[in-house]
Amino acid sequence: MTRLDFLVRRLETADHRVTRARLAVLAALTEAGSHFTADDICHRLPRVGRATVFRTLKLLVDLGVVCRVLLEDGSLHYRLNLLAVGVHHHHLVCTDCGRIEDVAARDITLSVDELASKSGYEIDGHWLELYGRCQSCRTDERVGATG
Amino acid sequence: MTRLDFLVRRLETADHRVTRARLAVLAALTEAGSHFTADDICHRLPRVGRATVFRTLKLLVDLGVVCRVLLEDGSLHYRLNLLAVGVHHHHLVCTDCGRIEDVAARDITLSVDELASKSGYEIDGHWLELYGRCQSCRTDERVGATG
DNA sequence: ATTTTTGCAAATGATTTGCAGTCCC
DNA sequence: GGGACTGCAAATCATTTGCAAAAAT
Repeated sequence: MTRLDFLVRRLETADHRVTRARLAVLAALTEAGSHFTADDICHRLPRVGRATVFRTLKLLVDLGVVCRVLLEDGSLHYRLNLLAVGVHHHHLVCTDCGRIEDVAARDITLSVDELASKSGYEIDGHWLELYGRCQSCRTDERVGATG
Repeated sequence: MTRLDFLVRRLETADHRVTRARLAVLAALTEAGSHFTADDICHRLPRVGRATVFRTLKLLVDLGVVCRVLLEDGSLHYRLNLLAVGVHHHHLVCTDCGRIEDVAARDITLSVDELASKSGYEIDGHWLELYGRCQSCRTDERVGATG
């Protein structure tokens, strides 16, 4: 099953229509790389209305197959999430090359739980984005160092 | 030294002018409660230009005496940060009463470090907001429960 | 046939910018 | 006095909405 098939099925099982415009958006998402903005998709699909792109993205986020990624500059990107649909996780964003990796939420859960018990809060949500430089960017710098 | 004095000094030591408009904004910030939007400040200061409020807030964020807080609904709020100027920290946001508390970044650093070593990333930043219900809201619910 | 979806264009809301005039140091 | 700062109004940017037409079941 291709990634496109997967997305189509997700729409179908949730009783949404798989229209021409939506299909175009879905296809664009699978071809757009690791992450993209709504605007990226609009540019790839000049014949699909802007509002439709936003509406479809929101639909897919609600269905758990697309997630939002907040970049360090505050801009909002999107990312396909087909492996762990709807599963809560975070992102490792390389500030150098832009690569993004998923991180299971469980990995930070322990300390969040600690915080909760200390503070008396009942934590039921959080937004975490991590920014840094990925292994290969760090290696590249070492190899290509000029000073 | 009052909080207002503190803010004024911070501007002065950073070689920024303490103008009438800025002073008004600073005073409004100290009177605005635990957190506020740019719009809140504009409403409090109808005689100060909107742009000036935004410019001043940005200036104060850069100086580390004001920090941004992203609420769960995506709206951006601001918060005075006079105790630990420029020190990296996070926020515990009560989704019930809106109370906000600061959390030292150190408290989640351990697991972030772990992530870094696993992933090969060199983490140099992150954005974390925690949402939940504070102790007193939880207590209130228990006490005032009707069903 | 009926309901959902679309595309357009206008509306929104938050923030930014250009610029002539004003205000600090 | 001269650069820093302000206020206004217009511009921008991302996203949303109203609505009549189009398309899907």
